[in-house]
Amino acid sequence: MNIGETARATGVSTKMIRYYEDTGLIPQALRTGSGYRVYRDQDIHMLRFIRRARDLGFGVSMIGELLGLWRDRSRHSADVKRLALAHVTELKQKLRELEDMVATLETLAECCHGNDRPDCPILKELEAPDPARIEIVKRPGAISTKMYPQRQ
Amino acid sequence: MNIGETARATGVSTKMIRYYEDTGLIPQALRTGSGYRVYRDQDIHMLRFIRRARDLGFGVSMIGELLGLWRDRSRHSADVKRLALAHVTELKQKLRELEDMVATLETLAECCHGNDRPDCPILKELEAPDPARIEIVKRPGAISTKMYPQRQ
DNA sequence: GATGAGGCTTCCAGCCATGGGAAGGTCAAT
DNA sequence: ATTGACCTTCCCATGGCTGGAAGCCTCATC
Repeated sequence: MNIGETARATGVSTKMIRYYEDTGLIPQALRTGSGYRVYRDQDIHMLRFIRRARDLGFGVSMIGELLGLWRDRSRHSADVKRLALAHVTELKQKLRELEDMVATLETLAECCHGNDRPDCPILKELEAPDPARIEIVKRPGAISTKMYPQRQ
Repeated sequence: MNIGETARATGVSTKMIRYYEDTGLIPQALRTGSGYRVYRDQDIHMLRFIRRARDLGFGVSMIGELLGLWRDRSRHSADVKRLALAHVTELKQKLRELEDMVATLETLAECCHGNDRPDCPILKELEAPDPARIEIVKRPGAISTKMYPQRQ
């Protein structure tokens, strides 16, 4: 199988296959006499593994570790689990950040009339020196529920 | 105010201030006779605006648009709102992807004994040609609740 | 056997937002 | 005058790709 077929079979682009080889994530491919890369079933298998791992958001270095464990017949499943859960922790961190952004933006957007007048709480918030005000609003029953006092 | 003070006052690093200037997000700074960049209140204001926008996950190009609207006294708040909500849509898309990853990984990790034996559902999933199986498990009451049949 | 299409090869460069560092000029205080 | 903290420009690196250019290889068709 040449690199193009392999890309189609695994969902990993030819560019990425070569990149993974360059960076040492995967071993150097066999070559034909004329220099074309050749892939066999086990290579396809490995590339699909990598693709799956990437779909789950693993970074290249963690994928390297996963591949190592995958190949290691005497691995401890605890090591795999530890890696996976470490990754979950990272993902949840990002998740929390995104959720905060969405919450803030939706709150602001709700307060914005969205008409042809220029006054806009979103811009007001962005230009505010102290971004903490919005935090107060997010907790129900907190000190103030008025994000933007009338004066503007 | 020189660039270092400005960085401290705005939370935007000197590196980033220069970068924003290079890429045209902000206008070229004034200079002293010896070539030092000089910033005034309005510049500080603008950089803080940018920082806030970045904290909310806006990309540089959207920040450029936001800055344009911010400066435009005859803007329509509808335009700002549209931008913000477009960004929210992007964020929610990412959010969904991350949530799916976390759900999949947590399901797999729960199924993993995490001991000193090599068999591990996480690796099994990664090497599976068809990643759809896990989806079935996520819906309660679906066809099968057994992610990994005993044969391994 | 020639030709053309479409593969393959390497190399180089860019994306986004940022950090690091080198080499050299400037400023303020001692 | 010296010191140390700043500033300047420049280049390089990150991750995880994508794109392009220039040139070689393969194969079907004529």
